[in-house]
Amino acid sequence: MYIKMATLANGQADNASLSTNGLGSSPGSAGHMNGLSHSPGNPSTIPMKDHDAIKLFIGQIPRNLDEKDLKPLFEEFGKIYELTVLKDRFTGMHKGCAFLTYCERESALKAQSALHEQKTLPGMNRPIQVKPADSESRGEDRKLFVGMLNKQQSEDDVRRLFEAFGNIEECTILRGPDGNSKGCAFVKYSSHAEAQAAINALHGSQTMPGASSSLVVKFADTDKERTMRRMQQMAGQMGMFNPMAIPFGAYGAYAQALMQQQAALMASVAQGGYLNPMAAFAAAQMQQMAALNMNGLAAAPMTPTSGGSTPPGITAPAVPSIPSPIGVNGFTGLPPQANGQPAAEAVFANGIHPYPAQSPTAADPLQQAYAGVQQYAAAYPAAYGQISQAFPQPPPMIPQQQREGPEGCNLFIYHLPQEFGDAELMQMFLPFGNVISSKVFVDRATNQSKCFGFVSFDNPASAQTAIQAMNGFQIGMKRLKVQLKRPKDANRPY
DNA sequence: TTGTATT
Repeated sequence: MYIKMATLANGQADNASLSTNGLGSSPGSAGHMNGLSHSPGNPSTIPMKDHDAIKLFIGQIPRNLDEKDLKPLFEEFGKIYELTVLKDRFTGMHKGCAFLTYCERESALKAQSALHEQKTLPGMNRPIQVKPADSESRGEDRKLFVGMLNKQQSEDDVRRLFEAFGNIEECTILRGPDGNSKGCAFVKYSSHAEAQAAINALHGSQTMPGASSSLVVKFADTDKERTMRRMQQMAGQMGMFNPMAIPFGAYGAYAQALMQQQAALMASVAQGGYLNPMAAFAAAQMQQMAALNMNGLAAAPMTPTSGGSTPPGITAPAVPSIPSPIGVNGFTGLPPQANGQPAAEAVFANGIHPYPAQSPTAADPLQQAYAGVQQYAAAYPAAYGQISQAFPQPPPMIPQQQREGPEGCNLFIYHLPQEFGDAELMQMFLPFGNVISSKVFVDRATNQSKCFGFVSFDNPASAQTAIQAMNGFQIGMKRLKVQLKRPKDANRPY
C-alpha cells in the first residue's frame, strides 16, 4: 500500500507535464467520457458489476492524478468496473475527486475501510475520502414515511397494507419512549419503483380510524433534508432570518462592508488628489453611515449633518476631515500604500470596477447592496460624477477555473459574515487586484458557510495590498482575519 | 480556522 503511494508521488511530475486528460483540444465537449475503460483489448474479462455494487466517491485527490494514476491504488481491493475523475464541464479542469465503482460490492467496502481517512495523497492537506457517492441512495429513495396511521396498528398491519406493492425490507412503527405508536412508520422496499407504486396507490387513499386526516405516504427525508429542516427550525426559533432585525435586511453586513470599503477607497483616492473635496465629504459620510449601521441605528444619513447647503468639511483639507478609523474597526481609512505605490493606483491599475453589477437580478445580494450605495451616491451628484469616472464598466465575469494562484498570491480569510458566498468574497477583494478565484467553505450537511475562505490573486502585490487593507476590517461584530494562505507543506516537517 | 470536490 505504502509503496503504491510512493509510486504515485514519484509519478506526479511526469503526469503533470504530459497532462493527458483525455479531453483532447476541446475541453467541455466530452467531459465524462474519459473514465477508466472497461478492459479494452482484454475480451476475456467482460466487466460486469454486481447488482448491489456501490459507487464510491473519492475525494482529496491531487489534481495532477488521472484515472490511470489512480487505478493501481484502487485495484488492490478488487476489479474496477469504472473509475472517473470529475472534471469541470467547461474547462475540463480536474475537480480533485472521482467516482469509483468496483465490480463487486465487497471490494468497495474493503477499499472504503482501508483508505477512507487513512492515507493522504502527495500534496494534499487532508486524507483521502472513500465513501458511497451521494447518488448512492442510502436506501432513502426506496424508504417511505407513512403518517396518519392508527396508533393501534402494528408492524404486521402496516406490512399487510404495503406488501402488495413490492418486497418490504424493513417496516418500523415509530414509537415514543413509552412504546406507544406515534401513528407513523417507515417502510423500506427493495426498489425505488416499488416505493413509488405504494405512494401512488396509498397516499391519501383512506383515513384510518382515529386519525385526523387521510393516510400519508411519502419518501422519507434524506439525512440532508432532515438536517436542513432542523437548522431552519432552530434559526426560526432564534429569530434569525428576520429581515427587520438588520437595517439592510439579510445582507446588512455586506452592505455595511461595501460602504466601509467604498468610503475607504474614496478616502484614499481623495488623499491621492484624484478627487475633489466633495468626494472626501462623501467618503466621510459613508464612514459615518457604516458606523451608524453597525450600531444598529437608522441607516438614513442622507441629510448632511450640519444643515445648510455647504457640507461641513468641504473647505477643510480632505484628509483631516475624514473621521479617523471607524470606531473599532482597526482600519485606517487611508489604506493601501503598500509597495510605495499610491493607493489609488494600486486599486485602479487593473481597471477593475470595485462593485460590478453583473447580471443584475433583484434577488442578488450584491445588487441590493450596490443599489444602496448608488442611492446614497445619488444624493451627491457632484461627488458621484467623479466616482463614476473612477469606476468605469463592470468587468466581464471571468469564469472561475483556477483554484490557486502562485505562492504568495493566496489569501486565507476568516471571520467572514455568515451570508458571504464565493461571489461576495470576490467582490470584497476585487478592488485590490485580479481575483482569480474565491471560495467560501460551506458545511455540506447544512449548506451554511463556515465563515472562512480563500481568495487568490494573480500577483503577490495585490495579495499584500489586500492584507493591508482588509485584515482587521470590521464587519458587524467580527473582524476579518486576512493572511497569506498556509503553504501546502506547513505542518509537514519532512 | 487553510482549497469540501458528488457525473
